Amino acid sequence: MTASETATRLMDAAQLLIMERGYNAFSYKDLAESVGIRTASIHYHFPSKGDLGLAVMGRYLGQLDDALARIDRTAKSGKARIKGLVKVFAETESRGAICMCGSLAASLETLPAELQEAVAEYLDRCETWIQRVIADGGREGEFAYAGKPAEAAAALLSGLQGGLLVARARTARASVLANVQRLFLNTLEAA
Amino acid sequence: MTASETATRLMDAAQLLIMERGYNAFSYKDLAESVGIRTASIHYHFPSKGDLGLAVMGRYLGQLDDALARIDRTAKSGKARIKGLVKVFAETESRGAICMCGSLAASLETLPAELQEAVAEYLDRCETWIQRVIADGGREGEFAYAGKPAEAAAALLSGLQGGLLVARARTARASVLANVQRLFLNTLEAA
DNA sequence: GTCTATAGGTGGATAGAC
DNA sequence: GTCTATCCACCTATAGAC
Repeated sequence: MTASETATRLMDAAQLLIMERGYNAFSYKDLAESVGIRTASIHYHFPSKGDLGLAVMGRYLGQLDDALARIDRTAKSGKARIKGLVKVFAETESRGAICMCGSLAASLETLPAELQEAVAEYLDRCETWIQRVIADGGREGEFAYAGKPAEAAAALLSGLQGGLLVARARTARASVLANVQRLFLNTLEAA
Repeated sequence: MTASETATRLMDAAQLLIMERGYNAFSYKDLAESVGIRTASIHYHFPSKGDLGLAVMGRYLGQLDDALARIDRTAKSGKARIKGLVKVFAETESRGAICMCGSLAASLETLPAELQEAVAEYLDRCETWIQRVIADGGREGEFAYAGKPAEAAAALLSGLQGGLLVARARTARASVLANVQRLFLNTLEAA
């Protein structure tokens, strides 16, 4: 069930709008103007806004899996893997956007139940991956961190999500994620 | 210019709704039902939704100043001060809400310019305070942290904002901010 | 697959009586 | 200060022609 050309362009536009404005601040009218069709035509591809949101999140989840798998393949150390993950988020930071998942999480209570679950799934998958990288790095002696990998993973995930939020809103223009990364690796490596 | 009883209740309701659902997901109708008046009456107190948002953020900013001043008075070490700040956010976490500022930051581009500036002001004020605490702690030998206080401050602020976001959305129910705090203090104290 | 037309609801906001 | 009544723009969604 590969998505059609139009469906893909609709998902692209929706994802961008969610990352820039939020789920409750974009409409079928916005999508229609962006893609160049009428609002009624969108319902052919995605019957309801919830369906569209779910499809976009599903794709976003797949993109995360791909990115993490690629990092696992190419990065040879725990440190390099953490840096690889930060880089994924830093790309979003440089575009002045926030993680789609963070955006949705901010309006969590207004979302359809299935979409809420997809948001939780994304965060869990992300956190679990970080946890594994830290645990592996600890076993192999790369990291000196003495605490529980699960705790550090939750803290890094928070730093990444919040970092995007803060970077866009505050007046200082330097990268926030660079600081998050520095502090985090500092912690893992210190005795 | 003390706010009237009704104006205060309207701001209370608006703040709660923003922290739970987001700026674009609450309406004058919601407020009217919560406070027990008609939607038209709200416009007497706050001509536009932007005016209301600005008033609520102004109050929120004052609450931050009060909280930070209180921590400065009562907490006697840098570590205690950081813990005091985390506690302020942890209160929000325990209510299953997120920082109003983080909520607004997620929909930043949809807000009136003045409201965007207020959000930035809140984050800046918060970050500056953390920075000062770290710098003081470094001078007095309490913290061994060798990096720039500004960088660490940005990272902690990110962790706090993101921690609230993550705590509400992910499946695991333990406190996320507790992990953020542990990792951060760990970093400051390690050599 | 996309269109026109339209329904039915909700959004923030205003005028004017009380 | 709060009300009723109303405006108009916008929202998601559907029906049915092409």
